[in-house]
Amino acid sequence: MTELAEPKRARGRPKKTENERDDGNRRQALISAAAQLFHRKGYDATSTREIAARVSMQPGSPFYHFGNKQDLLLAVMVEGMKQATERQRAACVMLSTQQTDRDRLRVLIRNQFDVLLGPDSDFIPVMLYEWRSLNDAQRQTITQIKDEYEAAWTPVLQALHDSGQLQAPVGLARLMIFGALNWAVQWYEPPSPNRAGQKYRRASLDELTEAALALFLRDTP
Amino acid sequence: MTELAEPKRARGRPKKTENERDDGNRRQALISAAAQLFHRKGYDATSTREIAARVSMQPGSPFYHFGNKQDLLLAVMVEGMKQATERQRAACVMLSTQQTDRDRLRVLIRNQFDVLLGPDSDFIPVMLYEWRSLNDAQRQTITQIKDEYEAAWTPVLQALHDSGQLQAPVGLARLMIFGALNWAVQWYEPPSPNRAGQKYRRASLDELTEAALALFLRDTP
DNA sequence: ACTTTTACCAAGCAAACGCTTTGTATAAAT
DNA sequence: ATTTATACAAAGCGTTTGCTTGGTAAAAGT
Repeated sequence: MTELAEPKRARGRPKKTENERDDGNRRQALISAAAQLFHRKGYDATSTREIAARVSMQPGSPFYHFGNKQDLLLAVMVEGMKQATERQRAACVMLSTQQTDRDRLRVLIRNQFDVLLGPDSDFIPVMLYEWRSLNDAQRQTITQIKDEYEAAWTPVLQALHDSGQLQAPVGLARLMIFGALNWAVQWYEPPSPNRAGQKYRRASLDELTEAALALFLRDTP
Repeated sequence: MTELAEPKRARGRPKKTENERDDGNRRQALISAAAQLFHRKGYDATSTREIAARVSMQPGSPFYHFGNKQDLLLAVMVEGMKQATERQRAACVMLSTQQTDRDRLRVLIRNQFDVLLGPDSDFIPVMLYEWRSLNDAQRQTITQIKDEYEAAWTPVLQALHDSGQLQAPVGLARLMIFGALNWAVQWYEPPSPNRAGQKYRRASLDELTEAALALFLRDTP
């Protein structure tokens, strides 16, 4: 037992791989910890000290990785949108070669529920409910990414509108559908594994998806 | 010009009307100012000093009327739910003696949009988006009031479900419909009076209501 | 006339906050 | 071997925060 300290992580100067900045995993750890705490307690109620403690840092250390607290919030949101967009793009590959418009919408909704409510999904809820704390420039940044994400929905909704399955105006329909889905963050609790003595069984994400489709769409004639 | 101070408002000891506590209008002024600031900046980002300044008080004075900042937040929410419930009860009088189930839902949705987006409506948005800052006892208080408010929706949705106009399960449908409506506080901007050179005309609350009905309901057969 | 209650003002305290500064151990690059 | 960039620790600065305390003017009750 001559080791009196645990083996510290990679220090020093990494290879500066790729272009420009680093992507050290300590920075990523800060983003993840911040996402969890911002989600549970809110941005203002979370201190940078608490975030630092979660990754075993001293109170001042996060400011080496991020200029200020707002920049850390922005990083959480950008990270979340990166994941969401990547998943949606993967889903859209199947989406183009496949089936009916109703099925296409199902894929989009299911992906949205995954991003909102699935495991390790604190990023998007933070983006939805904490973007008041960004400054104007930061808000513009994520608005751009968000518009790109939401753009994938419009052609699907337009097609459903043209075929009479979606009756409301496409623009308002998209806003209200996103509202219905995003609101789930406020009330959804995942179904627990033990199936004994629960008064009401909790819905799975698949069941939520089918309920949403039944709510928004008419049957194809 | 012998008056060197403006005539102060009613001071002294009012009649202690009704039972228990006072209802002085300075207290009400604090609640309104708090509602506006909590809505615009969020609970944590609003200081009690700023609220006091809005009603021309000194920093310590609000704590005569409210034990602490949380109690003031609760008062904002209770006030909002009082208004919303009162309006809904008035609407439900017409609702019972009248027309189709679709019309009943229209009344409920229109009232919800009024409460969410109408003039002087900062109270309910605060309740929807800031209730994380309440403690457990306070949360139970407003949960009770909110359940009572939402209970009026269930029989209407059940009737629509039975007649086939609403296809999704009633419980999930109610949650998603509330989501679609409540989300409007995030994006809705009222139509401006000047009708010149706007690329897209903004929707009125009536148009929002019709869009919601078209989105959720099938045509009556 | 006096007492009580209401509704504040003025001043300030202790804690917590975001952030800065300085120093240092480590390891890749030269 | 020396330099240089990284990834922190340690300490603390200045400000803001929710809240308390003590006093007081004025109306209402007796």
